[in-house]
Order: sequence, then structure tokens, then C-alpha cells
Amino acid sequence: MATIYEVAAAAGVSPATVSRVFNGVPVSAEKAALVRAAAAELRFTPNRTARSLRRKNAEVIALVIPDIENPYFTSLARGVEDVAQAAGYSVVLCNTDEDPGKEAKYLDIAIAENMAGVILAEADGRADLSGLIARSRPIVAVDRRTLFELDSVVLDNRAAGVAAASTLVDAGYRRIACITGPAEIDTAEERAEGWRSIVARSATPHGSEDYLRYSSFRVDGGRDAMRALLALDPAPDAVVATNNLMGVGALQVLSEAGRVPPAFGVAVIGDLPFTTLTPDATTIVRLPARDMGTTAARMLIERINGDTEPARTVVLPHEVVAATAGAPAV
Amino acid sequence: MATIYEVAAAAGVSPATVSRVFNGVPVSAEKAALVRAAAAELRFTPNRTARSLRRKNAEVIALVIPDIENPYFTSLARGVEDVAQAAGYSVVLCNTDEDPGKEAKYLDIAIAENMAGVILAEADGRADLSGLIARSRPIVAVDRRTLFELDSVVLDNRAAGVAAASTLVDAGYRRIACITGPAEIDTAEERAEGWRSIVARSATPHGSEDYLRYSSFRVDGGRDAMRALLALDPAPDAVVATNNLMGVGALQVLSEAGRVPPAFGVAVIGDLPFTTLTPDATTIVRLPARDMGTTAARMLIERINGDTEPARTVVLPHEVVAATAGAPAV
DNA sequence: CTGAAAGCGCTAACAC
DNA sequence: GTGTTAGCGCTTTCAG
Repeated sequence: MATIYEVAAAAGVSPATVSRVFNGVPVSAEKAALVRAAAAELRFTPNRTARSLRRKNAEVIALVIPDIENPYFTSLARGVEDVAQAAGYSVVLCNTDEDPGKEAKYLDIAIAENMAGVILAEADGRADLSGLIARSRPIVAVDRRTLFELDSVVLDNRAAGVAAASTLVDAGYRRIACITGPAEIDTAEERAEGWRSIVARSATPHGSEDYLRYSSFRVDGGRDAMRALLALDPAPDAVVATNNLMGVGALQVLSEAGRVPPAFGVAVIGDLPFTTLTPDATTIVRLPARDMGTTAARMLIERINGDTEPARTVVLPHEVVAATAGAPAV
Repeated sequence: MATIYEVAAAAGVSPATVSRVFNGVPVSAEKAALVRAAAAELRFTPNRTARSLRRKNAEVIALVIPDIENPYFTSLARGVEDVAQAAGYSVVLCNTDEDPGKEAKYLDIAIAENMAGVILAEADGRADLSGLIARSRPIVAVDRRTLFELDSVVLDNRAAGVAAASTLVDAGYRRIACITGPAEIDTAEERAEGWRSIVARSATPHGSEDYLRYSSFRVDGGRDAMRALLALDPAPDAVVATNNLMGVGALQVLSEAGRVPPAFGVAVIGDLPFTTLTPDATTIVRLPARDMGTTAARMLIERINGDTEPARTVVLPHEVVAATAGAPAV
């Protein structure tokens, strides 16, 4: 691996000049040309580790997400990757698996590696970010808020819940249930709250709290909750699933029970990206996952570049794709 | 950020001793205790950048994949992440989007950052890995082979193609088509070759090459190819999709055309992880994506730890989940 | 505009 | 077993 010293020797200049050429610091045109030629000749690539050590700042950002296998976070990652890459940053993928312990470990690594910043979708809403903050490493929260006052890119989760539940009401369903993620995840709670505000005023026969089920934000979570709901008497006639994976689980169980929409109303918050048999009768509240990633990455890079404005919160809009069929007449 | 010098001063030892404690080099019990106490007190974390510079080796591995949004690669990434994390390595995610240019850039970064190694699922089978090899950075190829003689973790793609086509033949279909990815991707070609070997002997009425369609390894690619196939006269009565996303696209088009399996035979190579309405009548050739990731990561870490055996190739088995229904009687 | 020189924080000889 | 010391490759004052 060639170093700036070898390039300097080959070009007949000092190492400092080589460094300047590679950092956009003004250098006379001739010397710059000499340096570039020598660098090309020697196949020189600046050693980023040395640069990071010296500058105390690596061109790397950490993306900390709870579930790399969820297409929602995958799209988000894709968005982050795209803008980071364009800005010359690499992204380190940190999959926490909703485990605060793993999350803490990754946050420590971000510090130890002098990473330029972190984009964080928190596992449990209790992460200790004081280490990063003390070292003034920019952080932007995405999807989920944190205990700290930080830049964040979120959705109007309550509104998404309202939208999902409303379309079901409008379609004529009467006993609308909700399956949501763990109560300590704010998105789970807020979306359920949106659902609650709608069903509260359209008086379901059964106590509506019985129709609210907490489970994991995964396919199995959706399956378990849906099965429990179906066993109720009276069973609901529709359900709001507050994330994509739970929606998949719920639809699977319903399909197994022969209660495919619109026989049973379904509204899902989040996209169902790889569905094969398109469930026309399902309402989808589309979430701009990729946009969240690109927005968060842009905000982060601004901070890295020295922006010191007060923390901003960006709320991105969802989009309702309503079902094409309503409830069957009773 | 505390440094080893501060810890050393606080503990009354030399910086070298502090370093030793943190690197498992024998140190007397008392001094070790002193060091640990001081380190905890100062909230010291070793600076990985400095360590990397000195050792010329970062505890980071690059995972270079063509499509982060494909659940197949996502599972693979998950597998890599799990074992890397357990072994103390971080993983940098490099999404090449099937673009050799981006791929080359990431490979350069792996060098510039002194990364410990790379796991590579190649974009086009032509990557220049000489830079990495010259610097003796271990590489393991995954999913797709490379031009170089490297450790690799692959599937028996031809056998997967054979299995997919055979179940369709056995189920009674007679005009079996195949939609596959770009010809320059070896997995696409090998799987199609498996299909070809089966249809060749069961004499389809139409020229079988007309029934072979190349397109992109994505949902749209599957859709386009499937539509083209359906427009043929005679149209096929079954299809092998050589990857998961193409399978999704094909099933979507078939569903829109009202030709849901088993009315039209479908065999997909790769899992359909988030299907809602379970397509019982579809044959799935399951691919061990996550295992490929864990296997590749383990092999890579062995190499990083100094293993110098000749290059190995591990072929992981697929699993056929046959459709529950055959072709409708003609 | 350019060069000399001092480190960034750590590890690894090398002495003792 | 422990301390001293010389860098890893780069950036960045500081002079000139």
C-alpha cells in the first residue's frame, strides 16, 4: 500500500502537499498534476484509518435498527445507504434485534470507531445516548423517538391509526379490533391510540379494550394475536394491524380460517411488499420508509458538516390505499 | 475520551500495561485490577481507530451484496451479522445495486479502511479482486462464484433448477417455461440449465428455448417475463421462476390473469417470506440464505485468524416444498 | 503556496 | 512481568 510519503517522493513534493491535493486545499496547478500522476502510478488510495485517527472523525455512519429482516427497515436502510454513499460515507449496519443490550454495544462501537454519526431506530425507547452526546457525535432518531432531544424523522402514527380504523368504519365493519406491538415501543402505542379514538366513538358491542392485543412486531406476533381475537365471543369482524409483519401474520391466519377480506376487514399500517396474491380488499396505510432513510441521512450529514440549529423533527406523511370492497351486508 | 495514558497515570502503571490488560496479554493480577478500576472510573474505551492503524487491521468486515431489499440477501446479511457480532466484528453493509462500479468503489473502501475481510455476492461475475488479494485480505464469495479462486459458499443451482422443473413435470404440466435473471449472473444461468435438462427430455410441443426468458432478478423482471410468456401461442401451462422476486412477479401477473396455481403450475427457487394468502399449490425450492451468511462469516473469520488452507467451496443444500395440488386434468 | 514537524491513540519490539 | 520508545499514515499548525 503506497503512502503519501512515497507519492511525495515520486512527485518531488512534500507529503503535506500530497495531503492537500487529496483534500481540496489550494495547491499550484503544476504540483497538483505531478501529485495526481504519481498517485495514479502508485495506485495510491489514502488510508482512511490514519485519516480518521488524525481527524478524530471517520467517514462512516452507524445505522442502528431493530430488525434487518423487516422490509420496512430494509427500505429505510436503502435510503440511508443511497445518500450516505453519495456523500462519501460508508454505513455500518447494526441489527439490534430489539435487544437493548446489543444496541448499547453498537452505540459503544460507534464511539470507539469515531464514527461520524448515528441514525437510530430505537429498540425500547430507553437508550442511553449520553456517551455519544458528550462526544458531540450527531444522532438522528428515525421511526421512533428517544428520551433525548434530537433531530428526528417520524410518522404521524396516531393519524395512521386513525386512517386505518376509519376506512374500516367507513366500509361498514362494526367490531374492529387492533393488534399492535409491544407497549414500550411508542409507534405501537401511538398507532393503537389512533385506532382507539375511532372505535371509542363508534361504540363497539364488546368492550373495545378486549379487542386490543399487544404482541411482537413480527409475523408470529400477528398470527398469535389474530388467533386470540378470532377465539373471542363475539369475535371482531375487522382488524387494524399496526405494522407490516403483523399484518402478514393476521392475513395468514384469516386466510387459513377462510375469512379472507372483505369477509373480514383488514387494514394494515405499512407496506406489504412481496405479496403474491394481491389482497384488493385490504386497506394499506403506506409508510414512506425509504424517504425516512434519505431524510434522516441528509439531516445527519448536515449535522456532521457543522449545522448547530436546535433539534428538528420532521414528520413524513403516510398514504392511504383503501380497500376496493367494503363489508359484506349483514 | 480517555486514553491509555490517562488510565495508566490513574492506575500508576505504564501505557503498555494498560494495553496489555485490554489485549489479554499476561499481566500481574494486582496491576490488572488497578488498570481495570481506573479504566472503569474514567469510562475508558479503547480507540479502535488507533488500534486499527497500528495493527493494520480493523475489526470490521464488509458485506457486499447486490440488493439489500431482496429478503434473500437480507437473511444472508442477518446470518453474517450474527456471527460477526459474536466474534467481535462489525459489518459494513455495501449495497451495490447490481452495479459493478459501485461494487468496485466499495472494494476500494474495504482496502482503504483496512477492513479485516470481505464477504462478496458479486454483481456481474467480473469483479477485480486483485487489490484485496495483493494485500492478502481474506474474501469469501457467497451465492455467486468469482473469477478468482476463493473460499465460497454456494448452492447447487443446477440441482435446484432440476428440482423445480421436475415437480412440475411430476404434477402433470406439459409446457413448462422458465424465467430467469441476467445471463451474466451464474446463478441465473445454472438454474435455467437445470430446468432445460428436464424439459429437454420431456419434449414440450413448443421449442423450449422460446419458453426461456431472461429478465432482471426483481419483481418487475418476473412480471415482464411472465406477461411475455402468457402472450405466446401456445402459452406454457407452468413456469419455473429462478429467484424469489421473479416468483412474486410471476404470481402477481398470473393472479391478475385469473390463472392462480394449480390452474397454472408455478415453482419458485427461493423463499416467499411475506406471502399473505398462502399459495399451497406453488412449489417452493427453499434456499438456506441465513445459513449461507453464517457459514461464510465463519469461514471468513477463520481466514482472518490465519487459516491458510487451500480455498474451499461449501455447497449448501436446498429443500423442496412441493405443491399440494397437481395440474388440472386436461 | 509550500515544507518541516508534531502528534492523533495505540501496539509491539526491545530492554530490563 | 513491566516500562520505554518508536512508529502506523495522515492532517495541520507554524514558518517561510
